[in-house]
Amino acid sequence: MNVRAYHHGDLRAALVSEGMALLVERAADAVSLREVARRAGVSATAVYRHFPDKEALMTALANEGLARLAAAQHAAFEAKGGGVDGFSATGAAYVRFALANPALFRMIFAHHSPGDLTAGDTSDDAMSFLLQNARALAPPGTDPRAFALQCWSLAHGLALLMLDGHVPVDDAAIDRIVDVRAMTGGHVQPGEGFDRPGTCA
Amino acid sequence: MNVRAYHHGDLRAALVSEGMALLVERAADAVSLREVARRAGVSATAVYRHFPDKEALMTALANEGLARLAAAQHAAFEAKGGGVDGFSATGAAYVRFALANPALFRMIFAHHSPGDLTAGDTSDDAMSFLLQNARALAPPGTDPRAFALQCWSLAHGLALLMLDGHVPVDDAAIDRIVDVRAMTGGHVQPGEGFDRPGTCA
DNA sequence: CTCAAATGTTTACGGTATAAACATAACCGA
DNA sequence: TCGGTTATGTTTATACCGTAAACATTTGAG
Repeated sequence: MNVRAYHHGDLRAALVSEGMALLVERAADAVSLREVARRAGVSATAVYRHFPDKEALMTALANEGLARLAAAQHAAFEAKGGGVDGFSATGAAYVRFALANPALFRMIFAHHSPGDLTAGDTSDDAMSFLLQNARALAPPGTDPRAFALQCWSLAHGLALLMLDGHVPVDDAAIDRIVDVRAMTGGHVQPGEGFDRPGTCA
Repeated sequence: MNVRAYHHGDLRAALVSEGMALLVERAADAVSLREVARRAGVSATAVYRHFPDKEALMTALANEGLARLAAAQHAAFEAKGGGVDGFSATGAAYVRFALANPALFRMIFAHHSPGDLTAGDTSDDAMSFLLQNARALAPPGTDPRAFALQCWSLAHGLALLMLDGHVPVDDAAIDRIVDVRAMTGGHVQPGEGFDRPGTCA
């Protein structure tokens, strides 16, 4: 499937690029097919040669956004050297990514992704990364899948509450609220740093 | 401001009613002003005699929805006789309301509400109810506002992840994930039931 | 009874998604 | 090199949408 070099060069990539740029300025529902096409210097209906409908273009944007989100989380994890602190950092990075890319973040989750928590950890996406961490850090006797879902829900909820203006955006609060220790009552798996009370207080 | 008895009778109420009905069938962005007007048996522009624009009608729908959500939470709280179990039930009711009214739930939070966690507990809305419970149930030494925000984020995040299809909808899982004890490490305020390990596992 | 205000309708405009027909440019086999 | 098939982009058209403006009607107040 050679996408290079036809009339435009690579219109598909250009449309995704312009779409991403528009999502920085506008909310997703204020981004129109026609405007994306206009920015790419192409007629409105040219988009339909690469995407069956608007939804498909939005899905492409969502996929690109998901990749960036995952990258931000991995970077945050590595910056802390992994472990409990690294895992907490992935949660904070999740929220900060949402605040830095509101329209894109909403777009990502408004479009159904393939993976869910029931799937195995074979997929190489953010889901398996989450489950992997949950398995390592869940308090003894706790179902790692339930723990993972709690962590995800906590970060996801905080991100959206701040994004929608229901909770004041406070950078320090992000780290405080999204703290794994706050969900384990101060317990962490042995070998993953020392045991201390959750910093949430 | 006498709204009764003119040409239509009470068009404003009828528009809200038809709008709510449409939100049961369609997503919010698929509900058009014109369709609401059509259902109310009125011309498209008649809506503008009661709402300055579409956004205003949507806000009215959101307010109605917020009242219903709060009612559902209070009912769940009372059904459990209050306390920790009652508070956990409000979280579960929050998620179940979202799943039962997807479009309405999204609408509620897509429109800015007046209150946030920094405000005092003087307002008589769901926010003060949450803070009140958080104050009573937060683990010793924990900031009740931070605890409240964690609880809210957890429920909100779970609701949206299930709503968006990223997490399988599992009724039993709702109670398991949204469990206050899971966030306190098994500690509850004295006098609020016996101390036992969180049921999340 | 009259008149102004409240309410609803008609008409109009620019925007949207997208289907259909058409035009062109690139590649591919002969 | 040539000719046609296919991929790509454009033009045109349709049916919606939100909403502004002008007009019509109904209502209640004086």
